[in-house]
Order: sequence, then C-alpha cells, then structure tokens
Amino acid sequence: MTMQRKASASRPPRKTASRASSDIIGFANSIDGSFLSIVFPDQRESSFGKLLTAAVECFARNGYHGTSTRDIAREARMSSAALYVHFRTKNELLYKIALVMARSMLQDLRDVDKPDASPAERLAALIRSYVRCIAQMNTAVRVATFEFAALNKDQQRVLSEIRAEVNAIITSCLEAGCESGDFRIDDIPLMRLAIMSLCITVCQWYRPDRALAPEELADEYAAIVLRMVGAANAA
Amino acid sequence: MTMQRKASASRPPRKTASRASSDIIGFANSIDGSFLSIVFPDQRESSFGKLLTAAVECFARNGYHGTSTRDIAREARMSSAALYVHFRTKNELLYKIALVMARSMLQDLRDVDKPDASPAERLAALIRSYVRCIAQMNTAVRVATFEFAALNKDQQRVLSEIRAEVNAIITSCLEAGCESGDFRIDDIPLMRLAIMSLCITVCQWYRPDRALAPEELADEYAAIVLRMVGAANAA
DNA sequence: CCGCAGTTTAAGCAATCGCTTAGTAAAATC
DNA sequence: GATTTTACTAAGCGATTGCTTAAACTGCGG
Repeated sequence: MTMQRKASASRPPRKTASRASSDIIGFANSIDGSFLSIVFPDQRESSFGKLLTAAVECFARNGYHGTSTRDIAREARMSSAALYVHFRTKNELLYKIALVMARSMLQDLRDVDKPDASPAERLAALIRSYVRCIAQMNTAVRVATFEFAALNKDQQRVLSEIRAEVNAIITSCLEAGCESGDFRIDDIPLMRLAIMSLCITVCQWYRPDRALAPEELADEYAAIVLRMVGAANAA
Repeated sequence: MTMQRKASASRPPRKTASRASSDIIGFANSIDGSFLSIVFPDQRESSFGKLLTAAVECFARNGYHGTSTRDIAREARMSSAALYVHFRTKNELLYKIALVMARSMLQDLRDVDKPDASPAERLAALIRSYVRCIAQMNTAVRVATFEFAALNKDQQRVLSEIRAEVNAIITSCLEAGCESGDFRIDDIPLMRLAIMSLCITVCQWYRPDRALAPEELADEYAAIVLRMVGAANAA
C-alpha cells in the first residue's frame, strides 16, 4: 500500500492546547455570539475546539442524524479520522455539546439568582439572563435542546438532572411570588412549563442579524413573563 | 431464485380505499387524538393511511434523518418496497404530513375566527382552538414543525405561505386589540412571535396521559396569552 | 377456470454511514 | 539525542441507506 502525504511540509506548526473538556464552564457574558468563545474560550484555535464548533454548526443545520462525521470533519477542515482522535464517537460529540450547554445555563442562572430580592425583580433577572444566554448562543442551544432524543438513556438522565435544577430555581421563584401575593398563578407547574418553553424556543427563531439585540430581547421577554404571572407592577 | 410466501393464506382480505391524498382536509374537532383519524378519517384502514401514521410515529420518535424507510415499513407491518407504491420518496411522505397539518391548522383557525367579536374574546377563541389542536395532534405537529429543515426549498416555501396566513390572522387580532385599547403591546411582531412559539411548543411536551385534557390546557393557555397582551379583563 | 389490474413481496444495487486501520510527522519526555 | 506520545491522513471495512426490480399474490369480472 502506498501512503503519500500531500502537503505535510506546508502544515502549520501544531498547537497543543490543554484539553479542558467539560469541567471548564464559562459564563455567558461574552459579547461574541459564538458558542465556543463563551464556554471554551481557550479552545478557539485548537482542533478540539474547531471540531466542536463544526459539529454545532452541522447539527444545527441538518440535525444529528442528518450530519455525517465526514460533514463535521469537512466543516472543521480536517480528515474524517481526525475526529476520532478527540472524540470516541459521534454521539460523544453531541453529548459534550449538550452537557456543556446545560451546565453553562444552570451556572448562569445561579449567578444571577438573588433569593432576597422581591419575587418580581428576581424573576425578571432570571428571565433576562436566561433569554440573553439563549439568544447569544442560539445555535448551540438549539442543538442541545432539540437533539436530546439522539442521546442514550444515561446521557439523557444526566441532562435531565441539570434541567431539573434549572426548573427548581424558577419554581421556587414562582412559589415565593405566589405566597407573597406578588404573583397570581393558577397552576404553578404549568406556568413554569409555559415560561420555560417560551424562553427556550427563542433559540429557534433568533438570529444575530435581527433588529433586536440579545439584551433588548431579554428585557422584552422579562416584561412579558411578568405579565404572564400576573405581577402587580407589570406595565 | 426461490420466492416463497410465508403466511399468504392467513392475510386479511384487502380493502381498496380511495387515495384521497392531500386535498381532503378535515377539521381537528375529533375526540380521538390520532393524527390520521382527524385529517384523513377515511384512510384509517388503508395501506396509505397505515404508512402515513407509521411515518408520523417514526419521524416523531427518531427524526426524519434518523428514520429509515425500512423503519416506517416495519411500523406499518409492510415491506419496504410497499412504501414506494404510495409515495414516490421518503421526502414526499414528510411533505404530505407537513402540508396536511399546516392546512388543517389554518382551516381550524379560520373556522373559529370571528372578526366581529371583541379582541379579547377573538384572541381567546383563536388560542383555544390552536392549542387544543396542537395538543390533540401533538405527534404530527411535532413532525410537521421540527422536521421543516429536511424539506427542500420549494416545499418550505409552500409551507411558509400557509404559516404566513396563520400569522396574519393572529397579527390582525393583536392590531385590532391595540387600536381598540383592549391590548397594550410594545412590539406587535415580537408579541405575535412569543405567543405563537409558546403555543407551538405545546407539541413538544404534551402527552395524552397528562392530567390536563387538551381542552383544559387550551383554556389555561388562552388565559395566559390574554395576560401577555395586557388585556384588561385578564384574571 | 382464466386473465387482468392492483398490490405486496424478496432480493438487491449503488451510495453513504460510523468507525478502524496502517502509516507518518511533529511534539513531549527522558 | 533517542524514545515515547500525540495528532494527523489516506484508505477502506462491514453495515445500512433510499430506492428499484421482477416475480408472485389477491380479488374480481367473465
């Protein structure tokens, strides 16, 4: 078998960045809308990062099952086999994306949550952070949310636990508002579901070229949610 | 080549139902939650209908690209080739499902819309019908909505036109409410987007075994939407 | 009993799938 | 400076993909 290397002389010098994997979770406060620069700021130039970004792009465009490993490799300008140096399977790629996104969103909410504030202020701050985050990283959120079914049971369980913590934060805020009389809600679980699904679907239609910036959209959505819960000071 | 038939003697008698295709659009007022019994009530027993139902089930479970034509045939208890007697391609299956659903939802809204009623009553009726429809046929709506990207440009354009008509109905209702002073809305296009996305995502989490019946959920959502638009009589 | 139209079947084709292999060059380690 | 480790590529494996083919079966009129 003859093996030839075409352009090995012209290959750029290798950069061996530390493989931070999924234990580094950044905060979604960056101006840059890119998923990677937010959750893996030090992996932007690495092959690991390029593959992750390419996978997010491809999965968002054609879905997990509609994307081949060759598509991802082509998008990252690498060979198909190079993918398997950094990820054991195509499934692991999706799982890492989903896991990092879920953790990042939860961390963001925790940082913003101020249980001492008034229920209305607290809820508004939570929704603002959540929506801004979803708008900024809409592509990655779209993949993490809508390719859930392509993960196996164990992976789904891990993600569900993280989502449950997000839900708990919102629920506790809604309950506090009802007890204090600030909110008027018939069915708290249903209201939480409505609020969360309203926010999460932002990733489906939001595009960075929209007239509304993520922060402006976040403000609008916070006002809408305050109305939904029957907050007294809702405009 | 040896061709053997295993159980040809025990096969049930054939029913040759008329191929109604996509020009028969029923109304989503059936009690039965099945997609087929609502939009194609006379095709329940036909091979055409069984394939459509199987395709909806498979597409909803694993996505368009995650479903093989063999999967659909197996679900319909037919051979893979039988599918191509009734549909030219796998893509046509998805398109027919999406088209029928889009038309059915639009027709439902038109039937319910009463431009003479007060904006609040009109909006409540529209949302009720829309949400009930989405909850009842959640599986088919899920396929029609979230596999949009798997359709080609021409197919997408046809569906987008139908969706635009749905949007126009809601928009006209919101505008009427703002002019009459019944609603207080900052950004009407954004509010329409928020309302529609809130309603459509019901298909993602609603399951018929839920405590809430489609009608009850529809009532709750109508109340929530009235609050969102700042309707005066919102509870 | 025969022939016909409609429907279903097993079998299979070319293309593509996820992933592996063998082999090479660069970087890291000693 | 020799050796190990890491990162990559071309090539290709077996399995599966969407779809086709030709034959066989069914109900029905005669």
